Amino acid sequence: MTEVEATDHLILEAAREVFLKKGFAGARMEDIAKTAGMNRALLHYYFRSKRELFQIVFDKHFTELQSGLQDILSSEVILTEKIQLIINFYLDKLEANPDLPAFIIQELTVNPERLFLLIKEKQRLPGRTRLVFEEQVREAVRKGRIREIDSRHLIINILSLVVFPYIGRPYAKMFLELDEPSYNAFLKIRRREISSFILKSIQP
Amino acid sequence: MTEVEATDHLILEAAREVFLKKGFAGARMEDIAKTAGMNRALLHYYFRSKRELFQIVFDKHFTELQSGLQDILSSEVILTEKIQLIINFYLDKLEANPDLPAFIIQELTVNPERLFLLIKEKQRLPGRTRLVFEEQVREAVRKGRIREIDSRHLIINILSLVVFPYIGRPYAKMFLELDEPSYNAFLKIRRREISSFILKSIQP
DNA sequence: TAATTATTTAACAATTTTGTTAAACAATAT
DNA sequence: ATATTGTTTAACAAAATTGTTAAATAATTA
Repeated sequence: MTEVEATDHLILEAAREVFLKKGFAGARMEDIAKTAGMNRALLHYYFRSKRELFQIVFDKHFTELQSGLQDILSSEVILTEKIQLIINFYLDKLEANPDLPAFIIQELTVNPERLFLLIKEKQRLPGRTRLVFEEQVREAVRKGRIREIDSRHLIINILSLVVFPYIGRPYAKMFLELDEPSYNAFLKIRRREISSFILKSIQP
Repeated sequence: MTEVEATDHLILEAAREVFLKKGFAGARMEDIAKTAGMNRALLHYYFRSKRELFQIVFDKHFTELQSGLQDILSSEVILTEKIQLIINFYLDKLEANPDLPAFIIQELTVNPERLFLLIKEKQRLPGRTRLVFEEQVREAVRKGRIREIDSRHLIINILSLVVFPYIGRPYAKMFLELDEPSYNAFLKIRRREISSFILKSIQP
């Protein structure tokens, strides 16, 4: 890695940290610079503007999440295993980046058009891979391996159970009266809880 | 309602609309004024500052949600019915204010200290009411009416399934390839889906 | 070592946004 | 009808923030 690439990376890491915590409007270039251990001038020497920096960070994380999910959805494993894979994939990502969902959701709420641009760019519509999953669920229902359920609700249920405790962390912490380490421990245990919850709920 | 009260209300409604869409940092006093059909000068004639306006809006919504949930949790109805009540209470609130959870979560993420102030102020800790629910779940488990489950996971599961489709609306819409009306229809159907999902998952 | 490249400093311009003010005007109440 | 209160206009001050620039300095590379 050359120095330029190293600095590039340093800045993007700092930008990720600040944007994830504060969102676009709340983030300050000054904070990003300080987090990266430098000054604003150098930031602009490497990246034209706040917007550009933000888009790089956002697109990277979003695409990673999205393509990871699609890979799993379209993979050739049995349904229960696939559900496990989705849960584990997301929870691994979230343990590493707890603020990620709040960041993505906030930007998509303020700026929903971005989604369509991003998806067109990547030339990969969710539909195709979702249909594979849809068919798989229908077949499992037909064969009586799981109860009658709409695959769209199933996938949203999975995402909900996995993602909400991270998006809603401050609320949940308060409600359960747990401090940071206890809440993290709670989330660790929860990994198994989610699996059994989901699998139980789709039993025939 | 006097004129003053009417204008007060008008401004707070406008503030609610703009803050819910844009968050604190993203909201503009100019937007709030225009939404209320007036100008910035009058806004400041009624409310000292953006912060003050925001706090009123935030506190009102948060307290409403919180005390509503606590009333239900501590009420004297059987567990399955209580779960239904929670689901319906939240979904009703969310249908009326779809942006509410994103708004609350975003502010709590940026500004977690606020929670403690708010809760101290209201003199109503979540613990007490949560313990009622906790005991109720334990009893149901003991009597074999539901499977072994930690009440904390149960309540987080309920909140997840109910709230996530609203917080994650832009993402879910894209993923399911639904337009606004179709997604709203999906959410309507989902009300029943959530109940059966939860109840199924806690069967003995 | 000389030349090139990366980084800091410090000042500044431009923009955006919040908040204030005074004066004029409109509406309402006494 | 007059006094009070509510509202608009328009200008402005203050602050915060982004982005630029030139010159000095440090680090790397040829």
